[in-house]
Amino acid sequence: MSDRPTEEPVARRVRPDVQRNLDALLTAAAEIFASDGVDAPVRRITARAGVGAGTLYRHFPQRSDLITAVFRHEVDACAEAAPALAEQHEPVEALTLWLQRFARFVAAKRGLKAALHSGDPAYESLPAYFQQRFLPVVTELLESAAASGELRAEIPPYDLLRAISDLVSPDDQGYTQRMIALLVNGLRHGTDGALPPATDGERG
Amino acid sequence: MSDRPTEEPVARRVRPDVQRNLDALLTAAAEIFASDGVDAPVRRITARAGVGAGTLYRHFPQRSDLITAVFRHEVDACAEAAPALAEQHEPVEALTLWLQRFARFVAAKRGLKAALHSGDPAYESLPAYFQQRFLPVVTELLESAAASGELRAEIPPYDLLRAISDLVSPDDQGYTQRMIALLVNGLRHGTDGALPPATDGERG
DNA sequence: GACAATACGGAACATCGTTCCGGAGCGCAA
DNA sequence: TTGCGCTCCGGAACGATGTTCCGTATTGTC
Repeated sequence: MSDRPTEEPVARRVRPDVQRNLDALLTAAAEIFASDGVDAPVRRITARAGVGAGTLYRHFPQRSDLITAVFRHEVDACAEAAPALAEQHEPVEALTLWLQRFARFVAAKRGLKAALHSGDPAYESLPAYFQQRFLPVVTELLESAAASGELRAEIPPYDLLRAISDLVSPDDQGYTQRMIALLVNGLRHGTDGALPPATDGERG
Repeated sequence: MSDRPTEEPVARRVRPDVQRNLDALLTAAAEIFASDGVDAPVRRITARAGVGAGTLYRHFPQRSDLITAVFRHEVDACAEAAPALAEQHEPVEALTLWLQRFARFVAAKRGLKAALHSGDPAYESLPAYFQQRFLPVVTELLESAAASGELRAEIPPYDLLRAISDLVSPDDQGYTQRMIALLVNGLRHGTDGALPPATDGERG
């Protein structure tokens, strides 16, 4: 790219005022997301951050950009929790525990589930982001469980990830846990040919 | 209430213009819902019906009122499909087939799934309506399957109903069917104590 | 210290749900 | 049939929201 002898990355050094606004926006958004959900009005975020709407849209053209930026660390933490679980538990148990972990994460972010499934262009890149981060994790867990012989049914990893976030509920009462257990149980025992194979076009 | 000797119901006879507007609204809403989803702008519906916004809101104060009115017949048909299935198939097969029927119904109504789970006050009465109509159906199907001994795990009927609508997806590719099969499979084989019991406060 | 590039704030616009009220349309009685 | 009173109607108006745009302020550099 560049042949300038600098130790900095390609990008120009960020102006301090830009950095300050960015931090203020991320902090404000995190607080507002926590209290009002990820679909909170833009004005509330900009007001708390003390910036104008233009500043927000320049840094985060789509709402999903702001959401991913705010949750990035927690998403990483969730993904990185898998190896430890795989080490300390039997494969199927590890899979179950991580799915519960993932479900708790989604459930804790008010409005995130709806955003993931809304189809709203403002949240367009959200599913892709979560897939990119979590798909390798589920795939690995599923393959381990299959290799151990504890899992007799096959499922596209994407389907499982999608199902878990589908089954997250705000007023839970154990509902999501029960459903995860039921799904894993279904996987454990095989589908005895009753399950139509995912023949073509897995999905993009 | 009234002691007038009329053979009519308590309510006054509807004026023909009122009936005409009502029909126009229902027809227009059905068309718009089909093409744009149940969350289509109010103005689009009133425009197509050739009425003002006030007319719509007088007849249907909440959006969910309009939705239930539009889908009423199809909801009834879906609920009433259960007995025939129960008669012609083994209990678990009947359960599976009806769940698929229900899933197809929800999937066919664009935006209905999101409306059911949105928590938006405009859709407030929607979940209750669906429960009232479908809960007896699932309960009956589940009890038959349990009585036949083919089902070894228990599940609150409400959970199952909720799960199916949760698992409906716009770009399906067989995903929902696979998940239904997996869930039923999990129910069929019992949960071997791995499933935490729904201890308290089932949910309203 | 001055200039150019960059970023900023918030007014402005479009869209949406919802309310409100002056006027039109209807049924009923004479 | 005609007139009256009541019901119902249409659409303007309001507030909230996402998004864009541009004159102004801030920053880095020479």
